[in-house]
Amino acid sequence: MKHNFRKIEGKWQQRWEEAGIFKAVDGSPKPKFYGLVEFPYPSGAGMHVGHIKAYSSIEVIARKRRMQGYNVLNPIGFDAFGLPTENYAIKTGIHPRKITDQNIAKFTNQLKRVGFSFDWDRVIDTTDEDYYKWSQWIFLKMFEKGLAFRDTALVNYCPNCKVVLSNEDCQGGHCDMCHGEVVQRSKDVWYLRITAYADRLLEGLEHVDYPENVKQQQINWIGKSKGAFVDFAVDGIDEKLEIYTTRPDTLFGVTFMVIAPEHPLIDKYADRVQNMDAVKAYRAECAKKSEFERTQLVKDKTGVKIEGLVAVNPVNGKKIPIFIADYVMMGYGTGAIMAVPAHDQRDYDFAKAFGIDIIEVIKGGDMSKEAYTGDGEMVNSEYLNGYTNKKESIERMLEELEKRGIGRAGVQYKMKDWAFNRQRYWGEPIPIVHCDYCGPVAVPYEELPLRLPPVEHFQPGEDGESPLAKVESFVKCKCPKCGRDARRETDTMPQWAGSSWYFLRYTDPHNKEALADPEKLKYWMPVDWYNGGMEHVTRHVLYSRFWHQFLYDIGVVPCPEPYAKRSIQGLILGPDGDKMSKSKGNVVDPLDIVEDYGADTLRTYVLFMGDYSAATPWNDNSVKGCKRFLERVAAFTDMISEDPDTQKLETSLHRTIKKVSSDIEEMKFNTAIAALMTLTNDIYALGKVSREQVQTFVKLLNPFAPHLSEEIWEATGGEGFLALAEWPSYDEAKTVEAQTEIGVQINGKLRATVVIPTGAEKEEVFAIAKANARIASLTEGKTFVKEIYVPNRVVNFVVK
RNA sequence: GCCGCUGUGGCGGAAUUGGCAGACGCACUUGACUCAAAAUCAAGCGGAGCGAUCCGUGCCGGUUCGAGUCCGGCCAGCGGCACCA
Repeated sequence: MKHNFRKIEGKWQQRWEEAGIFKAVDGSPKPKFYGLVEFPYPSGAGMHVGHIKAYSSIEVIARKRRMQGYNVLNPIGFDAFGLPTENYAIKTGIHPRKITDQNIAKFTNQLKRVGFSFDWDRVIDTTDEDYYKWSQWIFLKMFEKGLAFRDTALVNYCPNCKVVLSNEDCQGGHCDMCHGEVVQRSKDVWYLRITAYADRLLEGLEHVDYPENVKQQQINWIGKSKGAFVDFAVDGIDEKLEIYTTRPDTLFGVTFMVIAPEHPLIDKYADRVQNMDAVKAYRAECAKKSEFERTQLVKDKTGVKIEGLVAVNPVNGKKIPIFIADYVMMGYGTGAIMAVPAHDQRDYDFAKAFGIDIIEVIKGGDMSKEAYTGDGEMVNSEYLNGYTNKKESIERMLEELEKRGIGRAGVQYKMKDWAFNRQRYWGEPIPIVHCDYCGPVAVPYEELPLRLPPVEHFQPGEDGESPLAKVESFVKCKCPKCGRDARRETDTMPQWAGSSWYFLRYTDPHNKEALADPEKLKYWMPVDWYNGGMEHVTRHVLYSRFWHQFLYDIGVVPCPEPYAKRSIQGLILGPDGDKMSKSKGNVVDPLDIVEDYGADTLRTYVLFMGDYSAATPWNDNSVKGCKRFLERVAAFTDMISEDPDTQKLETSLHRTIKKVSSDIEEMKFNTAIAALMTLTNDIYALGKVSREQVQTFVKLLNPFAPHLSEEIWEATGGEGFLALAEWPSYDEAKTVEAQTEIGVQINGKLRATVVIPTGAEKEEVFAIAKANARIASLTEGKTFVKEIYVPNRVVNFVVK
């Protein structure tokens, strides 16, 4: 048979669809397998080869599971709200709804042409009102529980996109969408209280199968630290200045305090501050600095001493100055710190710049050079003197603070609450009404979905206002609580809202009464295996775990964690080894590969190209190599023979079954395909193969190259769809040859190879090895000090 | 600075987890087929040497009968976080 991919691929795709063989069955008595991939954002550019690689892993596992008798849910959908579509709408004047529909149609066609075994009856679109109704519903549930709240605070704002961003959306101080610089702005915004789930998010990681680096990255992002809150009195006024520290044991080394420029203390006691002009000037300067400038000047500490306010060290009564400085952030801890220049490099740098005392309380460093952050004996610290164990000295100090009522143990997180509103059109409307009398009021559940109104212009306002603010018919409404005139919230939800629960909707995508039927959730959840990208670890994966934990708490979902197992795919780089980008012109279009080489070749290549989790450059020649492999397989049909000689292939065949089966489970797709290639080479070396052997071969190949393998299955008289045939099993006894070639070493150096009966006794193996002419001559006249045998691998003679 | 990862032929990558380094593929060389080329099939392919042999997994050291794999110390690169108190 020739591999005529153009003729067979469309044919099989049509047959699979007509027979509906990839439909998941709710409540089937078979064991269930829920495999999930990150649903795409349907951009105008169409699919990227990266999508193909990302989806191919779960695709292969899902196809294998089906053949192993599982009831498989392998869904796909579209995460379609978002800025690129809206920006395109602004540019062209075409409505985002229309653009989205076109892009979804394009993606659907592309995905189908690759032959993915998705259940197309369960497709979801986050911009569909029947879907976002439930995104809004979840928001209202959070509002009800106090987890969605409004607050005025400093927020990240992208002047270019004219939008407020969450911390996760501007990591490194750059807007995730336009890569422009983000500024801090005081604004009234909606937050989701993800910090209330910080400990749960940490704890949950202990019960899921995620790669270690993924767990680590989430742990770091959450950034839990244990320490203490300590109250410092301010001399002459009835005010406590509370600080957070991880080293309360260094309290005797405090020589000054620093508060953030935005700290409320200053305004509250403005009348006492003698140098208000200087303080105000410094604040203005800080407000102007970008994130970039603030981090660039790490070494050059700046600040202003507040004249007129003096703090008192609660452990020794010493009076210490208070500064404002921008190295202290309002957003972490209490926005105020106790400064211990002897043992904190930032405090040290500041003390040096301002000529402040440095008091050593832990021995071991050189105070003339730098702060000492290591361990050592406590000194100058009264009751702590002599302690050498950090943990003990901290415990001792905490005891003292608590006894005197001036401090307490506490924890802090780097993670902040999730800034949840965007001043944009193409997102889920936030179902809240603002009433002058009642405050923010929930839209009644029966009024959901709160639909996006049609608008003429999608431009956000210059003042950072949502385009919806101009739609009077939308804005004007009655307060659901008191009935008076009120205004609707005009901001929409961020990109990440729809993806925070979509895996639940797949279990019951058309439900009108609930986000999903509890029985179906119980049957399918949790997701057994979720593959995606590293870039979502501290955004989507964290957010969706948070939503899921919340839904678990209110009894909507049956399990505390959404994903039992998470895996990560590595990037596909351009042929030049750089990240693919339009500007570099090194982008590979998957549809070009489908047209020139076929979907099976594309699928095989993206998994064969290298270690699945590593970044690997694209190579056109290697694509051809995969095509050549499939052509060689197609020709098996012309090599079929009843000759008993074909039994010589059995060992190789059983080894291949074993290797392919286990490699797929470990996501070692490259070596699984390599094993199929090795078997192919063995078949060519023999020049013939039995019909049964070919059929076993195509079963193993089916997850990777489903079209060709179905074609061969049919041509060799296979019954029904190969996609539903039984996954082959192997006979361990048949995976070993009667004889094995092993290495013989002398003093650890390979000197010969000998053939032994597989599994032979140690003594017999030594005898065979010593009988080898070369070994005999090299050991002649020497004494054997030690003889080592690793069964069926290697012999090592230590001789003198 | 902190956290995590990686380093193996001309290239992508293997190595049963401490046991014959370089599976498989690409590129390249040669042969068969062909008037010829392509395709295909077959053979070769880490480096040095005619050779027996010697050298080789980023570098230096260690443990071991035996190290790509384990330990200590460097170097280089990638990803993430970062004035987080």
